[in-house]
Amino acid sequence: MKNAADVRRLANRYAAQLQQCCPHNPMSYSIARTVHAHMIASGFKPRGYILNRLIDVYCKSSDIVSAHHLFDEIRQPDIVARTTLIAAHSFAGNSNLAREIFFATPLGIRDTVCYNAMITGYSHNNDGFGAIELFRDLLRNGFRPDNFTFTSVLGALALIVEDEKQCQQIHCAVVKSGSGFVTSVLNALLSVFVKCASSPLVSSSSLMAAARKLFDEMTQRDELSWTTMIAGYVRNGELDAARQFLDGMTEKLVVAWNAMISGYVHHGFFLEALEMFRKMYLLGIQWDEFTYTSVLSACANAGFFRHGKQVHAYILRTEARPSLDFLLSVNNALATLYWKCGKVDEARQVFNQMPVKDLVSWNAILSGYVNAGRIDEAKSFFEEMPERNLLTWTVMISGLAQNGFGEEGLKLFNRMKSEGFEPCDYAFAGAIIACAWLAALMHGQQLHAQLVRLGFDSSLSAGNALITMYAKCGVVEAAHCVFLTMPYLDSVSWNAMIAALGQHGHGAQALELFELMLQEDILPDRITFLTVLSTCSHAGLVEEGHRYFKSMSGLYGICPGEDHYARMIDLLCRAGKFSEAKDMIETMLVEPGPPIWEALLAGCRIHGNMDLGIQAAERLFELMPQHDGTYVLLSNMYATVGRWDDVAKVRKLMRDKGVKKEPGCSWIEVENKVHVFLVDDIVHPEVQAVYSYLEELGLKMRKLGYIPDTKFVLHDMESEQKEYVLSTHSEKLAVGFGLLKLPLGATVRVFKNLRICGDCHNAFKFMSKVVGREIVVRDGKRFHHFKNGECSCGNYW
DNA sequence: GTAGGGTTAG
Repeated sequence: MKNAADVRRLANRYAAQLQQCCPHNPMSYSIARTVHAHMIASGFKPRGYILNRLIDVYCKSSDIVSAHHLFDEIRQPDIVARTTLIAAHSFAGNSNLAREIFFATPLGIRDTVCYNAMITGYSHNNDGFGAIELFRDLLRNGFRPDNFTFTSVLGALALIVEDEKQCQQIHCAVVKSGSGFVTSVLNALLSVFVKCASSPLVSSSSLMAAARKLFDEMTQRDELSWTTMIAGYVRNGELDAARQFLDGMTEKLVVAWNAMISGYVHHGFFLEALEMFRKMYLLGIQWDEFTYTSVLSACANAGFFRHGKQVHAYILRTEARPSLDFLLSVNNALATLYWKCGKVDEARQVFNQMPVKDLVSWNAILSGYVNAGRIDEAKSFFEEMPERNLLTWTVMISGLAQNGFGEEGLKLFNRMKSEGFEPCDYAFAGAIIACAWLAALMHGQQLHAQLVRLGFDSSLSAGNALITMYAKCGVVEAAHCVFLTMPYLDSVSWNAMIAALGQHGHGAQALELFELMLQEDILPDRITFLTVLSTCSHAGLVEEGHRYFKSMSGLYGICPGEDHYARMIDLLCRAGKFSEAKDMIETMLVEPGPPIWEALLAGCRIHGNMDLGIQAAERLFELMPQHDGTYVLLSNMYATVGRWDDVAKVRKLMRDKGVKKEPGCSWIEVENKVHVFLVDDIVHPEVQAVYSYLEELGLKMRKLGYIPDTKFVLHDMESEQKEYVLSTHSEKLAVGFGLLKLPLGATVRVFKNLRICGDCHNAFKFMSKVVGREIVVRDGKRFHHFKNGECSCGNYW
């Protein structure tokens, strides 16, 4: 046991040590941790100044969790401890926690400072009206507002101000309050003008001019005044004006440079951002953590991996390392750099070494796993997360949806709601894409209805997802309807709509839409060209394909990637132009990989070009020996010409290498329920009725001239047996079920995981004529609309 | 003044 003198001596020592902690001391956080650990070990109970100091250092080092923990241990925290934590939570965006502490504080011990902290909290949470309400409460209770109060109230007003008139009224009120000469208050007033200028409803140039006038009239300007102006120009997209402002400054302020760099990054001028970063070095302006985070972000978004890595190396070398090393923002930017450049494991390493992590850090790693398609790791990481926000959920939902886990995606969407998160439009987009994968049209329609009810119907992300969903569910008209009614369109919307038309066999309309996109001055990107080339290929438009392919690099400066070449090879081979295709493979600038050989092989199969097909298959066996598609295509090719020995060889090769063919299955939605059929299905409860219905239908079809085409049966067997095998294909069963169960005359929409079989394709043409109904089949590649004996693909698929 | 999301093709 220690006596009172010992305790006093200890207290003095701790107080002195904690006094060394200040914002400029990079060791503050580790000093505080060490001192704290010592207190615990010696049984010392911190109180008063020492306690508040500890809380303060933890807060300033972004370790609010430790700060809050300490706070909870105090029986009656004083107003300083309360205010520190309110401010920290406010700053970190945890306005709920800030409010909890504030409203638990008795009126008797409140002061202006704690009101100020809470008003800022509301502002940080984008709740301008809440902030103003609290300001009224402060006045009602007789507290005197100070300059800090005015500053934070102005911050809140900046969120809700609507037009120039209101800005001028606020200006008058500031002058009347007597604080019209205080720099910090005027800076806040500047930001009211500047933020209002970025509202789409006002004339930004006029408000920026008013801001400029205010700035020119200020007798004293500080870093923030300059930065606010530069940031204002940046926000309003006037990058050149911002740059002029910056270049006109005599003093070289880091903050101002940072604002400019972040503006460049935000508007996608990554090279300019890097250039400024270099220039700072030459001018001797010290980089700070904001410079680093912005530049790392530029590298991440532009994919400048090597530059980013150099910056990381520099951070590790520099004398500033101890402080930068544990800075949350820098580490988050680093983790983001790595995952966006496809290096999840490196991102994870950064994450593991971070002394303090926040939701941003966790979300970054989650995005990394999702983006890399490492869904299992993403799932377990998601479950490990100490807390989640809206973003976490949307990343995980769309990650599942994108990677083919549609059902799990939808389940997670529901779980998100049950855990109290109101889905935003991005979350809806994820769930809608899940429906697209599942071809769950009714579910997708229900989500669409909810979207309209919640007022998200003008959302770009949700709209784009809806276009895709309707297109993938086979209702291209509905997709078009969404496209036409969206208030804003971006290149993604155009790409999605062009792709939808192309997949459904409306090649001419797809290209028309593409031309319209160009007329509207929307710049096509690499995805647009992928879509356009696919469309040309589906529609057999060789000339057009060539022309668009040339214009891609010639007119739009987009360097064709392997996937673009693959589309061209596809286009040429389908049209039977094998020598042109070979020429292209030999002269292209990228090394031909799997997509190229797959396109070649598929084309060879259609035209029975055995020699070239075998060459392509051999390359594919080398490059991806475990891929089932190659074996299937090759054995298909042999089967078509009756080389059953070779078919057997391929099958044996497949067995020896342990490659399994993905089983074919088809599904159809009837009365909001998805019914799945496998080949020769015996599992579905009503399959017997389907078999007899199909048999009956078969007789009528034969009368119109349908003959089962047995060359699509890959095994060598008696022809009667072959006909039986054909009649049990999963797509036939699903279509038969649809014809039996759906209301008379309704379009039958069936989905298949693999490509449609040639005999089924032929059979559905006859079927559509016999029953006088439209049959739509989505296979692994595209859509087929069978109507009155014809298919929209023109038998070219 | 700084860091993290979604939609398109295959």
